[in-house]
Amino acid sequence: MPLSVYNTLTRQLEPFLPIDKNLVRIYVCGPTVYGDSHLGHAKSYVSFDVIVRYLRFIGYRVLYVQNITDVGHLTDDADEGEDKLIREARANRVHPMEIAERYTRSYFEDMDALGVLRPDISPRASGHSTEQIELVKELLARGLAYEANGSVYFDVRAFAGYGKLSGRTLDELSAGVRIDVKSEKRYPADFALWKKAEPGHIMRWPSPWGEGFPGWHVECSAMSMKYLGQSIDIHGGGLENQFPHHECEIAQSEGATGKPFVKYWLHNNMVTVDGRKMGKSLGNSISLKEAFKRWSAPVVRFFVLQSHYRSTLDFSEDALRGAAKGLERLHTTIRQVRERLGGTGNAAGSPGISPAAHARALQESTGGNASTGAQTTTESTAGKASVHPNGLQEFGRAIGIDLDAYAQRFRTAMDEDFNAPQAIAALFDLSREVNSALQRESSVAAADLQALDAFFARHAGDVLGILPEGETLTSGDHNLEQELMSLILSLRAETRKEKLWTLSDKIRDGLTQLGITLEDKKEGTTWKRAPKG
RNA sequence: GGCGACGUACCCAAGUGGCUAAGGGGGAGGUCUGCAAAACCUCUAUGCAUCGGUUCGAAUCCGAUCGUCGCCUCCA
Repeated sequence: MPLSVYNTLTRQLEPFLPIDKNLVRIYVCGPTVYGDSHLGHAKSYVSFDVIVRYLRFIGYRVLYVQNITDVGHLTDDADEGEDKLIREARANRVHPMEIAERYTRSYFEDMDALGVLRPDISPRASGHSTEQIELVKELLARGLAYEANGSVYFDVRAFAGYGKLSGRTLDELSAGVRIDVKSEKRYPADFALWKKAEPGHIMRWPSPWGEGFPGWHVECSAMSMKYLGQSIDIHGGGLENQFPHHECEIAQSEGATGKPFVKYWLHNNMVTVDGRKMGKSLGNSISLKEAFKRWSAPVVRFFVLQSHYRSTLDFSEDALRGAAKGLERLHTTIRQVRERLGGTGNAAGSPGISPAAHARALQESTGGNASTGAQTTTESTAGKASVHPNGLQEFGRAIGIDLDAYAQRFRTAMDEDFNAPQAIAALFDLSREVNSALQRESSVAAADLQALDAFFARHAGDVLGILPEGETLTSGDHNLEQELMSLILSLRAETRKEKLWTLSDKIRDGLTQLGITLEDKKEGTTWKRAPKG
């Protein structure tokens, strides 16, 4: 079953066929780095992370570009508007680029914690003024823009396709636009490509029209075309960017090249708090750094993936707590498989986020749909797993469980516009079957365990990025902590042997206080760190 | 005002024409266990905002009503 994606441009689900058979060019609007990232950023970038991971999983080579907006945007519509970064810089009495740098690092820090793979290229808007100026010049040369008093505006009436993404007409737009008495614009819906820098404006670049700075939308057009070419496969971003940002990008790009800018427009929905959009200006935004104090980053990631990227996701304490429990349930199964596999606790190699795991040979499919490149087996996929002729891995059966049926279910879900919630549901069902089987079977063939481990490594790990990681230390790891724990556990085992329940319970309660959970099982006692949330 | 979404159990959330309405959390009962935890088993929406309509058949399509939200201004 081929991959289908919901294209905002056509408002329907379409088969995904990239321009180049095996290569997917994707551009996602990045953050404006004037503040810490919040849960909304997590939803957006985790969503696109999984989209990119899945495209790689089914065999595509993916080139992923995501900008860093460090030039800032105007806070207001008109000329009096003050650059966000500059306002922030003035408040803190530092250079705007210092602010931008600080929050750029903060952004990547948060994204790394969330297991979001770094984009292949993260271009800064401030470093691409030349490209942006060139684009503006081209638009002027083509008669789609005009200069007014040191600024340049896009003439929307000269571009026939304006409004095709957001479904608006110029009449509707001009009706909604505020009347600006002092406007230099010829038409209310025209938008700035280049703005003249007023005295005191710190971020400025020389241009053919005098000193100034790029307009609101040019950066994405310029950088997308520079690194991915004039026509790309996917352009992603938050729903709120559909208009005007993306609409303007189309106008600028297609106006300048005469070619289609983007084949598939993908938009993720918003995070809400108590049913309302989370936003800085609304004063209800929750920064990721705050959130991570309360819930671990993997829990936040998992929470995001439990709803579809095109649905709103309502944030609440209860919902996060539920997600934490659910993720723990999945992790318990995976850890159990690993422990049975050899007690290393890390049988899948570097779990979760391993870019190396994505290195795989590209191979043409016979059916003309390029979604079936061959994949190299990672170390974790030894054992029973093998590579299927069509390129997707086979897992066979393990302890009576039809892993291929689960793999199929997982892929069917993801093939339908990246339905991660359904894919996760399949993992939960598998998890129950595995728990059940492991409980039943005291000895399981290593090959079966390896197949299970490989299955989780590929699907929960490579695609969804929700495998348990090093920080969740368990009885499998070796270090001083481990040594001490085994000492405590052996002492406690003696108290239990002597039926000194009060004492053994005291030990367990004490460890609970320290954030360590004990589990007394038939085979012995295991321990783990209690998860956050 | 214009444009566009959404309303599924106590909570989160899939499903968009056809088997018994996914999955997670919570709750109830049970198995295991010294107890607890984890795990497993059973139960927890004759109904998908409401009312009409189309259809052999609708949570899913159409219309109306009520409610919530988003975009139209920087915003993931």
